[in-house]
Amino acid sequence: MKLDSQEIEARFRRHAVRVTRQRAAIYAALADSTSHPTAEDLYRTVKREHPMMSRNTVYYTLGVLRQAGLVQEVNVGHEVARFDGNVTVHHHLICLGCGQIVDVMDDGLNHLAIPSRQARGFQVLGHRVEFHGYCADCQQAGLGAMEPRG
Amino acid sequence: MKLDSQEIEARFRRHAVRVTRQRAAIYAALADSTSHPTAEDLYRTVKREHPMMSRNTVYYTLGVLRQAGLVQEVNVGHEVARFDGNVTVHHHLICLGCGQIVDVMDDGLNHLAIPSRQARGFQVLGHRVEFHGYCADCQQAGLGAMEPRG
DNA sequence: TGCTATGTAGGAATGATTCCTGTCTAGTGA
DNA sequence: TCACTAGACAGGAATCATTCCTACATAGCA
Repeated sequence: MKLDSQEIEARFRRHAVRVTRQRAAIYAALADSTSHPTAEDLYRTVKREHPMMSRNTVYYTLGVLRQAGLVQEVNVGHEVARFDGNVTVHHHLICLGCGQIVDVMDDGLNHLAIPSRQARGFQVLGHRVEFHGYCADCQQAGLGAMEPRG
Repeated sequence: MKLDSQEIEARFRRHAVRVTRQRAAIYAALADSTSHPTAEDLYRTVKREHPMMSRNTVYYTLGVLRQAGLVQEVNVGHEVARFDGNVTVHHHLICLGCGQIVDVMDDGLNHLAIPSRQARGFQVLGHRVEFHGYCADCQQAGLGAMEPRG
């Protein structure tokens, strides 16, 4: 979703995040994207308007935003880290073919529990569900048409 | 669980994995461990009995075993990869304090579905659930006693 | 406007993982 | 038992996302 700079500034202040042009640009790029971009993706996008932008600043800023709760990190397998401007509780659907990640919002999935006998004194704070499969395009391309799980 | 070399050999053959001493040692170390060791952990363990063992061989072997379906890779956040000799469908409970990973087996968790309107033509093959929280020890150490989620 | 804590840029460092290459060996057929 | 060969192993180099270091710049406050 396109955010104007006023809204971005307001969110930063609400989360006690110091406002700078670089941060606003990085956050805007992330909020604007429906995919789940990597730090490198964001770096390339932001560099177009801020040629001096350093890769380092992108990593540092993502760290700050994540700690402030404005950004979520999504890790799939051992791939590079991806980021998500959607910080509401949600889950992910991941294509094993092309790697795309789709957000899944479902209240039912938000209320899973561990059988207490297995909880072993853990204080459970949250959970996330990751669905794996093949997207429509990858199925058409012949991937994933085989039997579910080898 | 302790596996004898006969059982290991049998499993390898069943999965068309060539039997070598190194592989058997790596697989035995993994099956013997209740934690979810990293490649480095396994390397150090196995090196005690096989001083010539190369780190490379551990990675290569874990790749082979994973492809054969004898081993599962568990990734938590952006930490180093961990491995699991338990290849039945199961889920994980992760301590945010000490990083320990506990297996969770529950049939209910094995039957989650995405609301079809969100599935967008995906062919879903499986899913995994990751619970996050603090283990009993970390709670006692003062971690995690605060409110769930900031 | 000036001060100072904090942010930024750029380059170096780190470290898990992968790649490369020469040597070795498990498994097979004779 | 022996020789052959595809595949496995060891060791070192390479990769590459991420983090660390440091000097300079600037947001936000007084």
